[in-house]
Amino acid sequence: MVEPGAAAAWRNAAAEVAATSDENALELVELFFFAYRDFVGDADRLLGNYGFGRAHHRVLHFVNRRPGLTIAALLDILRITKQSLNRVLKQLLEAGFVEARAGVVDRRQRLLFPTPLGGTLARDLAALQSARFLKVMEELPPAARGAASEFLFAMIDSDERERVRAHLACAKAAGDAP
Amino acid sequence: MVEPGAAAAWRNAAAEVAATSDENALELVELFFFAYRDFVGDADRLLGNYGFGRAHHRVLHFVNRRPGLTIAALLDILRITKQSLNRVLKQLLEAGFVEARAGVVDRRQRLLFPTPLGGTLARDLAALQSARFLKVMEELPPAARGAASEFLFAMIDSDERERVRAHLACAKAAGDAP
DNA sequence: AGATTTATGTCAATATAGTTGACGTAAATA
DNA sequence: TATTTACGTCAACTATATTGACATAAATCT
Repeated sequence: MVEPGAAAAWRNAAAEVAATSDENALELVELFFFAYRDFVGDADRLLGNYGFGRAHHRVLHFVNRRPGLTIAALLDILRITKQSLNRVLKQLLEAGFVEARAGVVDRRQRLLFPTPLGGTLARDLAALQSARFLKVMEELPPAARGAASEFLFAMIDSDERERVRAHLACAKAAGDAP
Repeated sequence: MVEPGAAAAWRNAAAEVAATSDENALELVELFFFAYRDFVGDADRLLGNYGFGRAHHRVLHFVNRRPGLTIAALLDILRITKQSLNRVLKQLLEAGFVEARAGVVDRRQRLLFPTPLGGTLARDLAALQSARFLKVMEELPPAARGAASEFLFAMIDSDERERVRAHLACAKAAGDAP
């Protein structure tokens, strides 16, 4: 039980709360809060340089990850109203970080693409957040690494998982080509 | 590779993104976003019944988990300004969900406690969010359960982990007594 | 061809949650 | 006594979201 070193110490603390009791579930609730709090903080400084906020970040991120995304698909991902999306999207379009082209099969749709400028910012932001995950994966014992992503996937509403999985597959395919 | 069943399918998908490459870190970023999006959604309906929002939830949660919390400690946890805290805290005080007592050792401090009413709501809200974790833990292979909390802990800023660990220990102690 | 639905844009009002800045007060401390 | 600390408060502002109503062009149905 008494291992030396801070890393071992917090690992003990973490393992201690892993059991499936109510009390320990509560501790996971708090860990999730703190983890997300720090996670989203990473990108904020960089965004401030461009006069953008987190809402712009989310839009830019998903447009960059899934070029050709429609408005409807983006609304579905973000779970906000079109009026709310429109404000930040308009700013991203006007500032030249995102561009919209009429859909080829359905010309009512506006397909969203990152501009080179937008792609660069999206990658810079993504690098910040990826860095946290890469560091975490290094810190974690190899056996726990797959578990982390299984855990996150299981945290998603069960009726949403298929959609998320499709999104990830689509983003991966988009990332392979260019 | 070809296992039957949806559970096996998404487990494969999750395991696939677990490697420590940049591309896969990006997928973890998105999984984290989706997981948190669904996680915070759970409590919103219940909060609406009381005319409260997420800000109230966070305050009530931490006051309930750590009775006798000072304003300064709460500000440190939430990372917001005192003006922003004051608005929601005042509402919780006036509505009788939280009460403040002058500190005994330092009478400038206001120690925050949940009222019976506040404690009940806090537990109802916590039950909703705990339920998600308990369900996830059931879905996950036992070996992955400890890994989930290790992962969340590792996602916290390293210079914040000691504080969070102290907070968890304190909350646990507070939860044991009553 | 005409009617309807769909995808999207937009105007307006409002709510919630946060910010910065300035100032006040009571209690602890040097 | 002077200063610092813990907290409260007024004001103006920003960011992000909401609901509701209405507009338009393109696709689709009958």
